[in-house]
Amino acid sequence: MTPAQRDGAAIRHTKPDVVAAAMTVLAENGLPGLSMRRIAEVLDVQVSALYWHFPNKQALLAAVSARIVGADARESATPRDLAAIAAALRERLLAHRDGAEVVSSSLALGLLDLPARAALVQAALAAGLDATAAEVASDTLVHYVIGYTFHEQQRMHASVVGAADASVDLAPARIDDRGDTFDAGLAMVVAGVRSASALR
Amino acid sequence: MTPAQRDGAAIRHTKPDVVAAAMTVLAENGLPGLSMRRIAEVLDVQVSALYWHFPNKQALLAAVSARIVGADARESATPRDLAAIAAALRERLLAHRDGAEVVSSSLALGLLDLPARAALVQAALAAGLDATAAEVASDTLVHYVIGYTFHEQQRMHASVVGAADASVDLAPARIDDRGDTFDAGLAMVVAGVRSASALR
DNA sequence: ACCTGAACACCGTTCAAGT
DNA sequence: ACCTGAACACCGTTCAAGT
Repeated sequence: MTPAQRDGAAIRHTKPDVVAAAMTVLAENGLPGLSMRRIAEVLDVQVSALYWHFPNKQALLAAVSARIVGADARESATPRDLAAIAAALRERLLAHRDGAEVVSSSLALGLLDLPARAALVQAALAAGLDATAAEVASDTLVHYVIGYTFHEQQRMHASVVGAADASVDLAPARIDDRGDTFDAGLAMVVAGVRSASALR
Repeated sequence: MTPAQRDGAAIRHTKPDVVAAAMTVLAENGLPGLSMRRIAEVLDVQVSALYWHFPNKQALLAAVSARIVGADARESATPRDLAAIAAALRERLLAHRDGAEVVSSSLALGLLDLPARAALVQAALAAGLDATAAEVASDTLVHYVIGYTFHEQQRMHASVVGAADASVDLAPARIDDRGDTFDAGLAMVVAGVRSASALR
């Protein structure tokens, strides 16, 4: 078999191929198991080959993050959409193992543009906030969603690993947690955002 | 020199010694540089010696986190304290390099009890929320503070490293950010929490 | 009770060289 | 344009053994 073929398929890869391989490894091993070596293994390639496609691991993670949060489908946003946009972001994060942590780090490093943030700004403006307040409101909502989901996903991981002491857990297990707690907290934040427009 | 002495000081260490050494390494090298080997180096000890004091790195990090968030000094909390408790938590996180990230991970793993959370619950109860709502409100506030501060500290790190693209940054730099943005967002969340008691 | 020394099984990144 | 092969400088954790 020549170096250009294998099983009838080309073995030269593209950037999207590398991202796809990374998402496979993430799904199977979680963020702690997402190593350059494992990604290379999935592609049947040497680790160093990955560095032709991406300058470093963080850049690859940023591309993975972009796939997780997706492209913005929303055309226009109204004040009523604030909670829905936030909830949709949470769904996207929950749809991928350790999604919140991956996205959180890319975001914090300034390597990721979050479509949901733009939509939230639009909704906040439509709610009557001024430009500055709308940005603050959006960041507040984004922080809430990512912080909550991060914590939620780490708990999943911890409960798989073993006995993390639930008694010191941030969100007590006695509230049955199918998103009720998330929604309740979100409602509080949204109410606060709305009150910022009422004050103006 | 005997193995029990050096420079006139004992070289056998205690748990608090290890935590102190870890905090030194954290201050000098940040979380990415906080390795067991570097901690051992500070104590002039083999890495394996650390595993007599702590079962693993996460447990050591939890002890570091507990030192960062401190003990609860507050006797009683009133509704007016909500913002102050949150702001005090942020100050503690900001006082240590990568403080928010360290605390965030310990918290998510259920290895850390957060005194500020208990104080927030008390303040929320005093504001008239029921028990469930008070816990949700506290978690919401904690998530906001940690999420915001995490992002803020990662930005510090990124700006030291080099040119993270500021144009895609979550909180735009055009708002001059000496805590104004934090306070504005916090005010929104607190307003939302208060509205939860008004509705009840 | 506290530590040494050595090993195991990993990491991210670089770089000359190949095709 | 895309990849190999080998190396460098690290990791966390374990474990028999020492004092």
